[in-house]
Amino acid sequence: MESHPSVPDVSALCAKRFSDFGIRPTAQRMQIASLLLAAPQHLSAEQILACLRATGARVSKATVYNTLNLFASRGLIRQLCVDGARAWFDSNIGPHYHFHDLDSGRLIDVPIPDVQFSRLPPPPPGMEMAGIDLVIRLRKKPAEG
Amino acid sequence: MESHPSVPDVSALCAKRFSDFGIRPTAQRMQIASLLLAAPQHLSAEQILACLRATGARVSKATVYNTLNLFASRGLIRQLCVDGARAWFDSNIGPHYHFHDLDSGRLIDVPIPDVQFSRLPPPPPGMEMAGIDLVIRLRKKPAEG
DNA sequence: TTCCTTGCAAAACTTTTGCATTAAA
DNA sequence: TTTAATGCAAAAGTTTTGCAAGGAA
Repeated sequence: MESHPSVPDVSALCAKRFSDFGIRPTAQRMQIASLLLAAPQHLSAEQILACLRATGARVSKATVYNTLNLFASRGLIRQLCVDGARAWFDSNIGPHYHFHDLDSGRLIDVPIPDVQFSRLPPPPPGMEMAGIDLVIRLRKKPAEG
Repeated sequence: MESHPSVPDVSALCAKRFSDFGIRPTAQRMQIASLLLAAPQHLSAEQILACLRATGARVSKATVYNTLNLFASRGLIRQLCVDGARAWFDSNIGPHYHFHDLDSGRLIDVPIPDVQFSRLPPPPPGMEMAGIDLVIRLRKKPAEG
């Protein structure tokens, strides 16, 4: 039995990820992962809670937070810090950077090949780079005159 | 009357900055600015409140937050978002990037010339770059074996 | 049974706000 | 005198936690 090409089997993907990352599958975890992994996207905890409740799912706020923290700590998703207001959870765990639209708050992925460094500072002695977070802030271009 | 070279007159600097940025000087604002502008550094609102109170200053938490927001909105300081826990205020308003020590939480400035981009993505149509935030995460280098 | 997960409510924490008081222009 | 800034307490918003109940192995 095959799924429609435009509706890939997210459940199967989630199940595989759970086993890959050593995460015990439960109904709530499947629902949260299915929502996030349906596409590369950036969602807040509150958005996830609202989406799930809108579809009739029975899930608590505490479970959403606990689950997102679990996913992030295992590497299933990535937690972003782009504004001080709240955390964003990124279902794209491959390396990439972000545009941040200051007007709308929207995040847009920037693929790795679009950014090249010709120079980076050496880490301080005894330390090593654990990652690079790059956020390019965007605003509306003013009308020409 | 000259100040000692290793103890520059921070008060005079603050007064000049206030007039440059159109900020009305008050006792609390001077105290907060003097603390921040004494050196290039990264402080949280809570740290600033604690420092001021430790020196006997009479200042409220609300005033610290209001003042930091005022300073940041006028460009006297810069607000950073490196971890989701709290905001950091940077007295270095010149362009630069940051190392973030994941073990200690400490921030270290990275001067502009230490980072060079040989490629950056074009902003989406109708938008322009408003700034680039780069955070290089650091961890302790594991012992060699 | 045993261990883990969930839900609820409460707590913790950072930041903002309303309002009376105080200080600055 | 007129306007703006401060302090306090309370509120708001996000995230975490304690604990009893429910579910999986």
